[in-house]
Amino acid sequence: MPKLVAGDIATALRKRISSGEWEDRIPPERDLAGEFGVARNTVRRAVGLLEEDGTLVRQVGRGTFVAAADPNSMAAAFTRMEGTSPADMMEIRLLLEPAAAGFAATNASAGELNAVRDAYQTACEATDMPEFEHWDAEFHHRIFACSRNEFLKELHNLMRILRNQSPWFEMKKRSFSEERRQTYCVEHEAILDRLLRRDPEGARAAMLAHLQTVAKNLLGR
Amino acid sequence: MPKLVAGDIATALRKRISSGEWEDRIPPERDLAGEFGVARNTVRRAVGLLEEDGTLVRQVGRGTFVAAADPNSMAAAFTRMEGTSPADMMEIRLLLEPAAAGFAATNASAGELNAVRDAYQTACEATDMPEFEHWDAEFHHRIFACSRNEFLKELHNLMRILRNQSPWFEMKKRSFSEERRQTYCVEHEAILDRLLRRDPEGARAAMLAHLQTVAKNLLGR
DNA sequence: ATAGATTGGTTCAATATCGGTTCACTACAG
DNA sequence: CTGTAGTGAACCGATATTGAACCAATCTAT
Repeated sequence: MPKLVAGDIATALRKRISSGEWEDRIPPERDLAGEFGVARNTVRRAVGLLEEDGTLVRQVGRGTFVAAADPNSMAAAFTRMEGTSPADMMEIRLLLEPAAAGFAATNASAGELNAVRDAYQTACEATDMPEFEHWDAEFHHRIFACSRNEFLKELHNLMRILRNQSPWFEMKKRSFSEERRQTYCVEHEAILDRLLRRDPEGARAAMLAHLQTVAKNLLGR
Repeated sequence: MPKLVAGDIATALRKRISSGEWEDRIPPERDLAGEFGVARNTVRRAVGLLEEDGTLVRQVGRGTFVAAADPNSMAAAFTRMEGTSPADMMEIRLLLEPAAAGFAATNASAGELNAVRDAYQTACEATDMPEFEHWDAEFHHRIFACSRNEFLKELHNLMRILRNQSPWFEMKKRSFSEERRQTYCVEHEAILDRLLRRDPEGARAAMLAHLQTVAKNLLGR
């Protein structure tokens, strides 16, 4: 009785998957066959269709899983992020950091702005590259800290962790020079100035300009 | 019997760890095995998972310990992100998603745009709320997928994972109605239209408008 | 200092469940 | 009659859990 059963079962499954009936693992094919009152081969066809369009993933000996399911594995997301390219991350920094500077200009407390200024000064006075690097990063991080958006702050933290991993290290070394350090100090000062004036639009623009310099130095364009 | 018990135990442990039940040392594997009514090997698998993502550290002859609260660790960053407020996340979505839409308008392949359109149509034709939710999320995700920025895509993934956690679930339920669903469809159509016209600025604006609607519904302003 | 207890590390065989494959058989549509 | 789709069954290989044994590192009490 060719009733196109496989297709019907596929759509039935699709519905029950998107309804969240199965968090990540769907029942074994043999069970589904019983439930739908159909041969296992037929269920296999249906599951095969959903596998082709990426809805399901099958694993021999384990079971069949809904593809989008990341029930627990934020860890997996992190692993994927480790492969982030400098260009991709720079693109995101260009989005987030100017916004953070804007938020900071309106939301920061006086004490927080002092902390930003301290980081700026310490970076300017730094004598070796690692020290400058540290206070440079700290300057940026403290701006995120006064954006008053915890999630934004954590995103910056995330990017910082990723950038502290191996492939980036070499790149930072190559792109560093005394001349650039001075440029960064001047640009940082401009950002700090706008923050202290509580000028969100100016802070945003100054941060954007600074990041464009960084991008040019880092990516060599 | 592939019951995939190890994963469940891992999440149970993760919960009890973040609840502060164990200050630094967790019970011996043999005890945990008894407590969970499971073989020690299975507990070892679970603990192994938590060790991989940096949550636990094992030491022969001493015991298993929760990793020192290193604020610069990925695991710690994720834990902090779990407390993200809807308002904070919405602020970031308003930054990232319009940008993603803009990138998508210029970078997407024809096939990718078809996938976006499919998600849009399926969402419109959805008959129940869970199905709509699923394809709505899929629509947004597929736009990120054609932004051609892997990091951006993963950030969206991250936000999706966070939003699938308990406090958000209730909120989504409350904010859903047939009228809003129709509004979303219209707005999605506008976004899709700009993408198909390869109009980055238009796509960005359409996405921004859509997210402002979502924000209003979600945060009730 | 030594002995014994505790703890994680490793290995193994047995068992059960799962998807992957094949095949002979049946039913229907063109 | 032929091609297509579903049936039912058997068997394969992969994976998970069990239960147990033994090792090696560490700690504790003597």
